[in-house]
Amino acid sequence: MRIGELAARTEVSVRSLRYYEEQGLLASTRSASGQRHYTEYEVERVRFIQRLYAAGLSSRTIAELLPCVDSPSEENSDAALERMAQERDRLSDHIADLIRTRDALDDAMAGNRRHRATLRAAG
Amino acid sequence: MRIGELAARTEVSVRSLRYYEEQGLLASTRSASGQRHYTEYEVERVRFIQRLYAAGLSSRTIAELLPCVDSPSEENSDAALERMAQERDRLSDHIADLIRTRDALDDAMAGNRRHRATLRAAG
DNA sequence: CTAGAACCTCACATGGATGTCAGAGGCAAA
DNA sequence: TTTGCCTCTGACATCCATGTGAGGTTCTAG
Repeated sequence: MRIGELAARTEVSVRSLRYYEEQGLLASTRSASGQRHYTEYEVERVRFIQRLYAAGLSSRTIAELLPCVDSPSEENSDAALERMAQERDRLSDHIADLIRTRDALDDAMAGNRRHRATLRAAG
Repeated sequence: MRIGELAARTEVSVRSLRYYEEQGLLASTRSASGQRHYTEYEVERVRFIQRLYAAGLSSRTIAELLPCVDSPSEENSDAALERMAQERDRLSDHIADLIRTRDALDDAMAGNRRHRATLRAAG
């Protein structure tokens, strides 16, 4: 498929897909005229890249991790694996933090609801 | 306390503290000479602001929500409360997404470890 | 009183992912 | 073959939290 279709199917802009390629995150084969072509495989790959971006990883970091994810068959250096473990832990900490933040929002909302109930009862 | 101490205690730069004030997120009293002064209360407030930033909220959104959090006593409009509920849900979705991403990283790491074990056994 | 640290405002810089535009070429349907 | 949409590269624009530096004032310790 061409880039427009991949963009439509992943809901990622054409601009971003080209950027991913530039950053070494996404590969494409080129037709004789230079147009990019992709397979089904790239649909999932783009979605995964998006997940990693959403997890706060930079292009640079993603580029370091993707080879590991792609092929456990390669000589993925200890360093790369350690890097992955490190990002994994960072992410886990971040999740815990977000859960606390969500709890704080829940508390605030509960406080407001209680107050409203009080107002209604009094008013 | 003055801005430097607040910065040290919250591990947020002086620059950012001034920015928060500019965005209406943080209040300060000014001494006669114009220096900002803060109380213990602001320490927690800054930490909370940081949590919200980390949760992906923009200054604008935080500014909309903070009054609600501050005082359930005010006439926090239905709109503001709805906004908070909406951000809360967005955050919750985001957390679920991050957990899936963490799982994916765990899978990748497990795959690598298995592969290594195989290599060791064979080599 | 003085030196040095901390503070003030203003303003420009930065980084990273993405938007947008221009100019040119590719491809498919009428 | 023409019309219209898709794609290409390249470059500049944008957003937003934060960094940074200049030029000046304030505070505090010696």
